[in-house]
Amino acid sequence: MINVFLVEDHPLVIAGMQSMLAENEEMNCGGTCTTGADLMKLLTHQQPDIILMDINLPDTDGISLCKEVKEKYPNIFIVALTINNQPGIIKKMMENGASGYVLKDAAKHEIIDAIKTAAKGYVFYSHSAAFAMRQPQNDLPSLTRREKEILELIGDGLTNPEIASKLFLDVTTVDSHRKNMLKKFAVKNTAALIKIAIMAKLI
Amino acid sequence: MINVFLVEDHPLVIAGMQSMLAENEEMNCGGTCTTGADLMKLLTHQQPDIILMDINLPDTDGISLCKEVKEKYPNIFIVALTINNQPGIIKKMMENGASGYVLKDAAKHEIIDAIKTAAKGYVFYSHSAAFAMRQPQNDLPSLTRREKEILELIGDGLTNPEIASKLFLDVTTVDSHRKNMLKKFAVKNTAALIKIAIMAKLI
DNA sequence: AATTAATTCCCTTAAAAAGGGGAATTTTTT
DNA sequence: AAAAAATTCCCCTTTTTAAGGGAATTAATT
Repeated sequence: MINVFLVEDHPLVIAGMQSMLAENEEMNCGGTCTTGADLMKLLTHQQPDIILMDINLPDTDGISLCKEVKEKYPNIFIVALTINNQPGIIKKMMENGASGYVLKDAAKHEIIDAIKTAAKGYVFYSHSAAFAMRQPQNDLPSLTRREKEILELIGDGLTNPEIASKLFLDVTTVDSHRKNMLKKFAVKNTAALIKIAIMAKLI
Repeated sequence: MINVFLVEDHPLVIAGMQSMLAENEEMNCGGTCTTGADLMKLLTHQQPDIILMDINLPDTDGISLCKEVKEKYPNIFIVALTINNQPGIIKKMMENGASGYVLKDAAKHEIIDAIKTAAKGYVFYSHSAAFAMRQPQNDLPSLTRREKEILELIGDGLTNPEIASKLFLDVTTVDSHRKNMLKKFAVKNTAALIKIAIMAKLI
């Protein structure tokens, strides 16, 4: 019998998980909590085999919680359950000791499989998580301080001349930075640049 | 007995909803489907009292699905269930005939209350939805179908001539749409337009 | 101390966008 | 059926970007 703890703040998802676990005779839900702090308290009293953990929690993020749990209880296996399918986040969870990554759009059997696999000490990725990881992770170039400053002003709708006068720079300087960013991100105009930067939360 | 249909593509949320409904003697789940097309097909055979509908569906969006259902089956009450807490979306759902709006982080009883209230013909907002609605909503202009199409291509880095040839339009037409959007959103260039559109999740 | 990265400024030319109009046709809504 | 909205195309001019170079001066890192 695999003992599973849930860490999840959405009642609906909790209900879903509990009903999934209840259907399965090989596992049971030994505890549920909605915050990282609650989990750490619960763990002082008893330790499950598996923790099914949402990455977006009210008081902390899955990455640091995962790290904390694994440091104190290395024998507990952690399966991340989340809507977040960014390769970067998945990678970080695994680097911090998670044994599995399942997106919330996964099928029932995938979640069950993840728990079973992780309980044996293996690492499990759901189809969609594996797919997200396979995507070429355009390790996006980072922006320098000046570039970020200028890109933010570009996003605010300022033109090169306006930015130049605002930052007490020559127009050609601003233009240089702009063109440099276009090259860095391999895009051909500002619109695409802004989109990428916002998507990647660079600005 | 309130008969409820579910339209939801996440198995986990389906399981959660079903277990919630099963716990309650006053309601039962008469059907579950994962796409808008499936729902419309199902409705030709039987009509529930309530449809609990996710807004993010694989084949359509909740707003148009809601509209379509209410046009054909005005007696069915629709409750939107979603992680999306943008006032604009909530408003649009209600304008298209929804009777309730519940965020997925809502408590169990809120979801039950929403169904009961909607079944009586009243309108129900979950706490978090009501809170989202209270926030000052900078009523952003909405994009037309064509505008959205063009703005997406702009965001992908295409120029007016490129967009024109892709959509078999004249360059001046694309330019008209672009300038129209600049006017609508009161911005002076494409960079600012893209930023606003992405922030408002219009593209 | 030496190398790399960042920041700054400069040149030219072509392409694209912005700003200012207007107008006809189709769709959709009332 | 009428009004409103969306889509389409056209004119013009000016400003801004993009694309191709190059180069000097400051930080920052090794």
